[in-house]
Amino acid sequence: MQITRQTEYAIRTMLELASRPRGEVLQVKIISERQGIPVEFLKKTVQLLSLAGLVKTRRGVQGGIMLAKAPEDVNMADIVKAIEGPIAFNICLEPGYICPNRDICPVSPVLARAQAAFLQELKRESLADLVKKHD
Amino acid sequence: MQITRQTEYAIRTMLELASRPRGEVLQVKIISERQGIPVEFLKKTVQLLSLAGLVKTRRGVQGGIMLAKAPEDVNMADIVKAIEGPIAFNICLEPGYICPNRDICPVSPVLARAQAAFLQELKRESLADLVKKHD
DNA sequence: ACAAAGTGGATATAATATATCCACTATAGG
DNA sequence: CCTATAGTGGATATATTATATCCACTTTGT
Ligand code: SF4
Ligand code: SF4
Repeated sequence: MQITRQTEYAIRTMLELASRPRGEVLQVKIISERQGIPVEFLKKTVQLLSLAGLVKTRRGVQGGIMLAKAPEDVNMADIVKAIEGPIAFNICLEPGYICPNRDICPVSPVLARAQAAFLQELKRESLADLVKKHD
Repeated sequence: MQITRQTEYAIRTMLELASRPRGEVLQVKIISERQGIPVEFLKKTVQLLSLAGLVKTRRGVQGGIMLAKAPEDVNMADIVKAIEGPIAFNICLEPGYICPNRDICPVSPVLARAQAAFLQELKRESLADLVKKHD
């Protein structure tokens, strides 16, 4: 019932990027130092963000990463999902899982609603909102 | 980012109890059979429910467990908390944990709000509500 | 006395989260 | 072209947590 450490790393990374002039490239190593995140682990994390289309990367000398979208167009739910995959507060809410008592089970819908409420709160917060608060 | 299996066991156990005439004692073994839950594991789960004051237990012959309160007075959040302890969607929301950047961190409040939204949805659903839907 | 049923501690097993290692590929710049 | 740099990707290690089992004990109705 907790976001993973990696998810927070991802959020802080996105914040770090968003606090910079648009289009600026930042090296993963620099982010790891500034945020106190193990660099090798952060690399993996960035790959997930990249796969989700939240950051663009550039290899080689002068490389690094940058936001793929404007901070206004990225919300917290996007980032959490990028790292944790589809959110499912219970096994039966995972895509593809079929529970035999699904039809008669009163628990599943309640969890689904609670989960929706959670996600909606995250969706309401854009990266830009967060950066603003930070200042 | 998921409730544990044990938490669902607890919820289903409470539902099982609530679907009975008030005050009736049910044996853990029976519940485990009817719900397909490993009995030894369910015993531990019941102890947590008991500790949280959600069920009353009686030992020995003709013993078993029963609801400690009316189904109307128990909500889903109560049960989840009974098993998982205080809910904290991130480490900094755990009671007692102090994060050095807490004061300037814009992430923490967002997660706190999302968590509150989640809990509120669970609070809105009483055990009685769920049993009703089941029928 | 005896069997039933919850209590509690110890342990085993599996799954997941976190972290590290290292070989590889792409790229800017000399 | 060479080289240092920086992301890519696979394999592995370690720690933590979730799930499950074992068993000795206590309580209690008959
Ligand atoms: S029993 Fe209900 S809550 Fe549990 S997995 Fe099946 S549908 Fe979901
Ligand atoms: S950095 Fe922010 S979100 Fe992360 S633990 Fe500290 S307060 Fe919480």
